[in-house]
Amino acid sequence: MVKITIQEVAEKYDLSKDTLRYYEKEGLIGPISKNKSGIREYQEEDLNRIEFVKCMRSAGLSIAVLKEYIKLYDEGDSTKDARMKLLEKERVLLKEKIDCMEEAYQKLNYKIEYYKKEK
Amino acid sequence: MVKITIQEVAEKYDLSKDTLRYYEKEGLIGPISKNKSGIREYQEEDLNRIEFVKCMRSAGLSIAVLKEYIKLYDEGDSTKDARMKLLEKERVLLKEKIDCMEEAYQKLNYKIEYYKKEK
DNA sequence: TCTTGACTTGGAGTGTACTATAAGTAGTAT
DNA sequence: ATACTACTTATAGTACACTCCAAGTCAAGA
Repeated sequence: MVKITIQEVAEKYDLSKDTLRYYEKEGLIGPISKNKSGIREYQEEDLNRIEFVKCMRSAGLSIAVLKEYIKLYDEGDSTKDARMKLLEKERVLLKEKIDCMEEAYQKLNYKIEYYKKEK
Repeated sequence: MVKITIQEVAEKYDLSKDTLRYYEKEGLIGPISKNKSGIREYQEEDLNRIEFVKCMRSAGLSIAVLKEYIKLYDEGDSTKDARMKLLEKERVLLKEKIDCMEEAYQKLNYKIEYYKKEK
């Protein structure tokens, strides 16, 4: 069983140690097991969760939503339907955001092209 | 020359009146002309700017960046190159964000499909 | 043994972007 | 004239997501 320090996790996922502790406090990850000195030892399964949270956070899903999802997850199989509904809702929001950003991207392209042609 | 009230602009672009005044104070739009009672009268050209700002803001460009762009714009033709460079930089950042969100979108899709199949 | 460095906690502080409040004015309806 | 509504300003407050700080612990190396 591989154990990884907070430092290593922070480097691996480009998150600060403070952020990792913050996510844990908020219940987005963990609870992470600790050694006899009280130092965190991240396990393989923790890393999957961290990767998921990081990906969703950088896509703009809020801490609150992720917290809710993980709460449901920890409550067991009976919440599968609620979890799916939550994800579907977030998917719609995410799609809207992506569309909005694509639109801005096209506008930026257009403006940049205009500047280039003018030269 | 058409004149539009802040109320109408707010409704048209789904921005609060406070936000419109805030953007103006920050120099992202305007300065908006006022009637003898001191009330804002938005003109056609103001609306184009508002639409641009709204689009870029909802795509995640910061107030600071937009402020800088508009400052350069107001300084005249000599800043065209700087403006283009600024937009190109933001375009790269925006592309990265879109890619990141697409990735999250795929992950969400995958998870949702998993829940659906399980049923 | 002493120092160094990385860790721990709880709580305070920060940046960004609004958003709300208070106090006042101006124009319209009764 | 009075009430109502929408506007104005300046400034304070809020939400979110970190980010930093102080004070202390622990293990390893000189």
